[in-house]
Amino acid sequence: MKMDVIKVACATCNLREICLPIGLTQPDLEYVGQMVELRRFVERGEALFRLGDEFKSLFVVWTGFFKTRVLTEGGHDQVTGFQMSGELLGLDGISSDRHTCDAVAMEDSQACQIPYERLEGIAREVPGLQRQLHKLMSREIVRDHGAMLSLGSLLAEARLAAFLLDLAHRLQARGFSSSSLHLRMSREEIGSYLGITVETVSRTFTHFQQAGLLEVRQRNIHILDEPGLHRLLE
Amino acid sequence: MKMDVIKVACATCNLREICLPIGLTQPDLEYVGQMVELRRFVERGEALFRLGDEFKSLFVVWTGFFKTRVLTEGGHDQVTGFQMSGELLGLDGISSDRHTCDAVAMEDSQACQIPYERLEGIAREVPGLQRQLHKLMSREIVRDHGAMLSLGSLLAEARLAAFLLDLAHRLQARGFSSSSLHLRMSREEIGSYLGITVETVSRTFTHFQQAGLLEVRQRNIHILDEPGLHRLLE
DNA sequence: CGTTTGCTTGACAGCATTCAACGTTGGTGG
DNA sequence: CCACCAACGTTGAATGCTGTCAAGCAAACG
Repeated sequence: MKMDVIKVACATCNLREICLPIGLTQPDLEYVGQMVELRRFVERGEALFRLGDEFKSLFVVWTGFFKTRVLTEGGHDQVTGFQMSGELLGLDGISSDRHTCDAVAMEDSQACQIPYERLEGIAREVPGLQRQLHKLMSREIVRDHGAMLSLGSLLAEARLAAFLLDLAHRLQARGFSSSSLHLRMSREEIGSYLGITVETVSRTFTHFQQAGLLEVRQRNIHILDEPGLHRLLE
Repeated sequence: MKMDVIKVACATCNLREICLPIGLTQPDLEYVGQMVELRRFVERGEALFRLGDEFKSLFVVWTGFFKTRVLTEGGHDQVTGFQMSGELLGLDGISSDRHTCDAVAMEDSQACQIPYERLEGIAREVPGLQRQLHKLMSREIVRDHGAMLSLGSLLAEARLAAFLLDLAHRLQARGFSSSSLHLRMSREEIGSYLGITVETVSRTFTHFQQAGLLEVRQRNIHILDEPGLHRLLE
């Protein structure tokens, strides 16, 4: 495993408006920078942490793309999320001091490593950071509730539509086009996340294309009719 | 809506070993008690908070039983969890200052109301409380991942088995029998939580009974073969 | 005691899975 | 450069789990 490290300063990071320190004053930003121990390089396919690993740090995606997955006793597994720049990884570990899922890089990536005990200390000194940490944990909970709703009460078409709209929305927040997106994950990973099989994912993409909602070329998706996708959620 | 209030002291509460202040020293316990503003009575069927309500406080179930549910734009809804004594409600509201789900009492209940800003302040002064708050938020995330796994990759029988085992486990942690449980929720609510219909819930209960795994008398469930239920998860 | 609500059971239809075959892409080595 | 291979993706046919619709029963309530 490749594991170079470099020094990090939140105050000059181009993610500071989307990341943990969002909304902090300049002096606080300077101070809070010390929470980041290092920035880890993770090659495609490598894990940032694995189920059962001791929990010591949270991570923020700096560049690249990750997925998290959980495992059943019976050998089933399921993708529980995809994380892009500025998003937090590792919150699952706080509850039991061990990670309860794998976090795997889907392309060569970099993540800021934030020792949890250090973060706790700084959060006690900087209320704005404490608030933002809680907001991000809460957002994760809200996101998971949305996923549960999707898994529990939507048909395959609606799940995929909701997935694509969510992805487009998050990419847009990062300055990318919201209508043209490149999927970093395979059909199998999409299916795992949505609780459907690869075949159904593939068929549904074909349906969407035939209905004029999308243009699909391998992993490049062009959204032609966003309102049409939205209507599928009703 | 009935809304009596009474004064609360964590230091003498019989839930202190299961609730937010778990693990605190006696002096900390005394101090932390001030985080609780009041204890709210909520009648069966009433909501502690609703989707869209302004977020001001977290709640801890003191007596009784709650469910949370989210709503889609299209009118679907889904139960996202059942909460019993010592469990936290309202974490969803932190991220956007508004609640994103309903919390409804399933029987006459009482919940300690903890103003979030006050909690933030005390958590900065008492590291043990800060740690425990984070642990509870993390536990909620892990719980939700488990629910996603269940919804996404298990058959109806396995979902119901996992649900019953989880319930039995939590009741055991509160000093109740782990083999004999009284369900506070309807078949419909179970189905909503598990992403299956009432009819399937009912049929599955019948199957379990015929297989000698359970004895079912209305909402009273007697678990006859716990290992057998566990095997369904493989 | 009648009404309402919740629960169970049956028959049938449908969406998604499973199993299988085939096409495409990208990397490797001859 | 091309053959080959492995991984990924698409499509088809058949099976099956679960949903839907409908009826009947039990329990709770006023």
